[in-house]
Amino acid sequence: MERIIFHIDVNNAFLSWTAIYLLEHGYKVDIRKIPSIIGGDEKERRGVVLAKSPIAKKMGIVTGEPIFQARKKCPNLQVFPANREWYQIESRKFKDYLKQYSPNIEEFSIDECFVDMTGTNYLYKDYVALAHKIKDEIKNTYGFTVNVGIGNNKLCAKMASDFEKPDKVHTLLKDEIASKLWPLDVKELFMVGKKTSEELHRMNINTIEQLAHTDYKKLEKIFKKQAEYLKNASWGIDNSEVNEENYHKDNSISTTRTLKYDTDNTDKLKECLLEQTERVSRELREKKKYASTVAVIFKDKNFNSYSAQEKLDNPTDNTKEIYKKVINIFDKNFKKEALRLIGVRLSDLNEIKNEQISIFDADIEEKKDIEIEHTIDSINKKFGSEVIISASLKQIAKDKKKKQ
DNA sequence: TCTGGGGTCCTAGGACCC
DNA sequence: TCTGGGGTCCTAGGACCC
Repeated sequence: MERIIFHIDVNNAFLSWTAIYLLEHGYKVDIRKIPSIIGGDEKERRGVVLAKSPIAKKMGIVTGEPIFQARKKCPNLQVFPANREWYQIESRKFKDYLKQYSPNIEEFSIDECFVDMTGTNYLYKDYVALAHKIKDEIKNTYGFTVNVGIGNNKLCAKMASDFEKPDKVHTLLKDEIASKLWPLDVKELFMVGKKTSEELHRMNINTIEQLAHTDYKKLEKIFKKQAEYLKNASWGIDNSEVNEENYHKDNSISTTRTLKYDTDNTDKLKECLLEQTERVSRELREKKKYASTVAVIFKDKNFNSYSAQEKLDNPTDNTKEIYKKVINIFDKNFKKEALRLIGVRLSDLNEIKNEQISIFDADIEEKKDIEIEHTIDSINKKFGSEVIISASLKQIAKDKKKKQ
């Protein structure tokens, strides 16, 4: 049976959601109708564009560019901060609403969903009419607009929702590949970014149609395994399933921080790593997972990134064990040049702790640690505090310093 | 006041084993 | 004295997404 997949994408999600928030709190202007952006905090050196209004877009402002650059393009630009808690609330509303139309929904990001409508045709004979109904209901109920893309697979649905914005329904069905997909530049194809499109252009492959008709061997020579994706995608082929499990895979948990000032002060950096380790290991415990690999992420003042990772002897969710490893990796790999950013990543996450040393064999100290940690977790949960860090952890950083 | 943060997946190359 | 190969595990780095 031919599948029918919807891809639903909130238009300028962060900006729309902030506009709604502001209107609900007495702000007189709808920021969707003026040159505006949602941006990071420039004083904290996180000044990039996260979302833009249609007028800002017309002025050439793009997501991800520095705000100072955006201001040059548009001197009367209004900048608003992100409100992620609010975005989560809006996201939840929108996704819960969609559940009435199909049980099979895959969250793709905070503002995008795939919905598998296959087999619902006894209810909804006309999918385009249904898509319009969904789009309009969301607009009327929640006050923000969406694009709905309809395809016979996820790739085509996703490409279709991207066609013309905002507040539109588009189809990209099997018999429309040649007319709607092929004329586009290869860089429009999902998963074809800057590097790949540059390489394709060098090969004089400019449109998706040209890509579709390029000899596979020629593609494979340059793109290896990616060639298979490129070939299939150019013909609108994608056999992946809509699956709610796809979104929350939990393959890794990470956090990074751009520092207020570049610094090579190891005490300061280790202090930051301690907070970050606390955060990621708490998230790990919340998800009832155990990590086997720990990484430290560095970015120096010239924006050169590097990272180092190591396996743990046993999977753990214990902050102290993880922090010991973090410090160990840091000491071995820090290049002693001022850093702009530092971070911690946990990966190789397992459901079950491989208990080579059972809790009964663990020494008294270790048992105490685990008890303390659970207590701290429950206090933090109760009071929403993020600052309780056991003194024994701070000691790790100090001990290490003494040894040097 | 110049350039975020959180993810996934893939690849190349080294170490090690038989 | 011509320098095997397959397999596995691990790490660093990069491409891409929102």
